Amino acid sequence: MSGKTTIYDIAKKLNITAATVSRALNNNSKISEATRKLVMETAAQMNYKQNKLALALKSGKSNNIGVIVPRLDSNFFATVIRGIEEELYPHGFHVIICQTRDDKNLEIENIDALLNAQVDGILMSISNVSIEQNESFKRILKKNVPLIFFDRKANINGVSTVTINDFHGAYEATKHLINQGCKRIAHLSNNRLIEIFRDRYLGYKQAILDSGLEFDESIVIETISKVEEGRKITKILLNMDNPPDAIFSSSDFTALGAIQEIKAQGLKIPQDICVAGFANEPFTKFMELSITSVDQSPLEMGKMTAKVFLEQVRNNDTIKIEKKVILKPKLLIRKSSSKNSNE
Amino acid sequence: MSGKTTIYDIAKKLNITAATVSRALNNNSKISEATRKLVMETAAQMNYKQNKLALALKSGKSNNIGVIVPRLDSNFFATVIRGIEEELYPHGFHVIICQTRDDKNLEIENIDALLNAQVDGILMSISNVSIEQNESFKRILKKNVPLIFFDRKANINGVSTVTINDFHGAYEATKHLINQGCKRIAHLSNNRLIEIFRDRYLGYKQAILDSGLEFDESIVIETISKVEEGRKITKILLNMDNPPDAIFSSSDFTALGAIQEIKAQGLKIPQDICVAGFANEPFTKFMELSITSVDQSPLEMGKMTAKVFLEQVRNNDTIKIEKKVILKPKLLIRKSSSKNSNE
DNA sequence: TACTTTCGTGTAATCGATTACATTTATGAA
DNA sequence: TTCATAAATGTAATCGATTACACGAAAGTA
Repeated sequence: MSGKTTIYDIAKKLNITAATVSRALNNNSKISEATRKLVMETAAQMNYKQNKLALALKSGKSNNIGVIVPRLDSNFFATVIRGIEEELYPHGFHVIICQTRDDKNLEIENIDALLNAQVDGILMSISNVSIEQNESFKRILKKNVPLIFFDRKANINGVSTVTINDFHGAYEATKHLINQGCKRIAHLSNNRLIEIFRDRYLGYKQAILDSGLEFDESIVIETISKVEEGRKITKILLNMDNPPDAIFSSSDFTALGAIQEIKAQGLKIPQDICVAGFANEPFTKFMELSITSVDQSPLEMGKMTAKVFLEQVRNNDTIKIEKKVILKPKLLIRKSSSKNSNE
Repeated sequence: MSGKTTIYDIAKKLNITAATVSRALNNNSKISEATRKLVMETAAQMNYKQNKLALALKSGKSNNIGVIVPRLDSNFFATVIRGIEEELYPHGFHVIICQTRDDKNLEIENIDALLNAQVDGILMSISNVSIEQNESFKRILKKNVPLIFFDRKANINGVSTVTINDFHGAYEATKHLINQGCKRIAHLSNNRLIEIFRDRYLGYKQAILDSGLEFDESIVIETISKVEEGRKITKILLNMDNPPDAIFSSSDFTALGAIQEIKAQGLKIPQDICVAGFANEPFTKFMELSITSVDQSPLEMGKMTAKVFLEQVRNNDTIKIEKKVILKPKLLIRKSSSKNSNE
């Protein structure tokens, strides 16, 4: 009784069949205007609400889409998801969130769980790349469930992706440091098996080579995205015989750590050393010594990912679309690397 | 064919009925060990995956729970949701995310959509309080769907809540400013129809009264949580005949705006004016002039909210639980208000 | 008048699982 | 041997909606 009206209840009340009720509610094929109106009114009066589960089972469409990310409490992913949700909501889709916590097994588990829940699509940013993952991805595709990667992608045939041009972003940032007069630019990298970090590294390298500067692999250091790590590595760099005069970091957090260490050693930013990060985390703008960074347009990335998905479902059976959207990153020059200007 | 094995497929292959297959897969009542094993093996071999939708329709439990927040891209809400997801995941629940963007109608729409999707519970932080909302809440309860508020709650009979003691947090922060020697403390407030902001205001007020200082309503100003607003209001405060010597803000963002304006006017923090915020946004710690703030333990809040929900579903039909969990806020004293110490 | 359309509605299958009840078969007791 | 009991499986309803097909009545045509 408690708030559960079905089409059968309406049918019984009006002495007609559930089929007729269903047709009336859906403005479907041929139904007499009289009964249509009657059913509509009775439904409203009885506070009828369509049971989406029943619909989902029948139609095979749950109207849920799964989003898998390494973690939620990062400004970047949270904002991407916001974009996805805002774009998908008007189309009646709900977003189911899963976190992998960078755990390979959890990633596989999540994919299976989402498939069992009959999601209509999976949008994800991968955590790791491995053979087992590829199995999971294939399972998704075999079920004909649209799969779209954003930001951290794997290269799989037939899968659409939405990314930013990490190479370009890193190239621009490094070029900017060179334009400031920096000659020996260190790079704080991250796991380069992940494409975004490899691309940032390559962009950095290319900018240095294009400018005729010496490329020195010994001042490229792979680490993880933590403030403390940035400090630790920077300490090592500053103690070198030939220390760098700039640091380009693939993460804002390590960039912040670098800044802390540089200051702790009594050096001046940007006069002695310039620093640039990547991701445009909110704090980079808020710092008194604001940090130069590369914006990844997370909101736009989320919306675009959702749009690519919508396009895919719209043509699901007829056309096979593989779309590679590459957003343009935006270099935000701030105090941490502005030797000349005032801002 | 594409990856869709049902229990009927298994049954046909083994020349038994779907009922037997179901029983075997569920280790249910009496089933011969032989068939159980046979079914299990065949299921694995045919790559059978249970269709959760069918199960959900039959059982009335979707194993999805809805989470409604004003927005996702705030560190606080993102972290709460992370906590909820991590706690619920091991129990087989999935989290469906909805944003209200502080829009009253969207909030109602979201509730209805979640109910139609047959979620097993709704965890939410309200955006506004109004009569229509109350109607929605009643609909949830009438359907016997567990409803739990976190952080921003409404006072509704029979609904469990998880909040922090905002009064206490504000009281402590204000007390701390007084202990630093501040005599005239302004308060940047926010919409006090929302309980958390009212409580912060009341805690602030009580601390001042308890200390025998003069309480002056004219330096309590209601605004919204934006950096620019904080700047604007602070400008007004500093131009008063009798400007404040401290600012306690109910938001870290307005606190940051205050700091920017104070510095712009050539005043020193904390020597001339002390500042404290609320929420412990990541940037408050990262600033060179780190900002004193009140931590709300968002991760714990999320986990606790999930736990209260789990407890509720576990006893759903037998007991009616109304639980009010109040977490203790933690004052983090940083440079923006430390006249004496070094940290 | 007789026959074909058209319109509106009813019948029943379907989506994939669970489960109360019925039925068959095996087992043990007397 | 015979019957009661237990064990294993089958039958069919159910969750709530959609929809192909069937059917009767009304309307149109010759």
